[in-house]
Amino acid sequence: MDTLVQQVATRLRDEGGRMTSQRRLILQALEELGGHPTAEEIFRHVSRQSPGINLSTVYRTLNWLEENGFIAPRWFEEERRRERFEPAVQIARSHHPTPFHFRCRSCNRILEFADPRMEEIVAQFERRSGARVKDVELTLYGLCQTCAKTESLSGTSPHHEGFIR
Amino acid sequence: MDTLVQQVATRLRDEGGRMTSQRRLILQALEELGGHPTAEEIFRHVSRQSPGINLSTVYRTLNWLEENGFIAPRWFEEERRRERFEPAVQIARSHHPTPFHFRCRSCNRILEFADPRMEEIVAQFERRSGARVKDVELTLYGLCQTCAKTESLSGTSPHHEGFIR
DNA sequence: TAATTTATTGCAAAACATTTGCAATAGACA
DNA sequence: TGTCTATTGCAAATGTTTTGCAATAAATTA
Repeated sequence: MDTLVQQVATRLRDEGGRMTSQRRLILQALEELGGHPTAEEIFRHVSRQSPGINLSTVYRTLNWLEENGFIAPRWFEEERRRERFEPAVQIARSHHPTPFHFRCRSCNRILEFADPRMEEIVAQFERRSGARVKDVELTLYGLCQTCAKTESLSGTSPHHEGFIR
Repeated sequence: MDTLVQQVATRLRDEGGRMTSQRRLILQALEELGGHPTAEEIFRHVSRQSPGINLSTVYRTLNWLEENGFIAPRWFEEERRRERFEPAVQIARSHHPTPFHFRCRSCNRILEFADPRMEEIVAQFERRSGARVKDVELTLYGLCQTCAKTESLSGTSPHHEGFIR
């Protein structure tokens, strides 16, 4: 299995694009960060190694990756910025193209999961409505195990190492 | 069953708020427009009757309604603006607090539906993860019946009266 | 290997939806 | 009818993402 950088390099070559040092750094950041980073987080990560890089370059690269199916974006609830993640990573783990998400309202941690029963729900909707479904987004919100415990015995803030972003 | 305006008036009175002419107009717009209007659409609708009204008043009212559970917001895919809808209307139709959505990628039409099997999926996720789920957002994307037909025989644009916004 | 081509970058400014500070206005209640 | 203060309109700010443009640097060619 290829690394993200290699896969992207191949695709770029195919369509006359160019693999630049900035793109390489952004792709590495994507792999190193994992999870669901925002453009800003990727920018900060990359800036540590190469302070000259520009935010708009990050956005342009992220958009290109999105258009080419290497990453997928998601907006969670009230958040105004979109988070990107690698659907490709998920294909290996489940048979669903994009994973379902759970987001903890307290610590913002994101859990991914799959459930084959979703397919029946979609199939029935298609039969009844006559529509053709291409993509499914399922997001659950609530409290993760740790935050649920913490919350039940004390205040409201998360006491475990979580990312509040 | 009360009209939206009446319900909101009651709640306002309870907490020392005031029913203003602007709020009344926005609530009527919500009822007249139905569906999933954006703040901008509500603003345009209200402006026709009362050109003096301000966009920020619309936003403030919408936020208050949201905080008080009279409407719910949703972001669809790449859209940067949020659409608001009345979950209250849906409670009557299904036993789920917020309806599931299907959005046509061609004409942007939104279909709402419910499926009791979702509960099992959520319950299993809770059991396996230890998390406590408070809300569920399910959105399907694809082509509605009309657009699917149109698309299969000709080009790409929707030929039925849809809202492209 | 150097020259050429043009995709990509950095920068600054714009776009876009939404929020906010503040003085003026107008509901609700005494 | 007067008083109190929640709500408004306005203008400016916000935060995220996009864009125009001249400069830069990958990739290709000679």
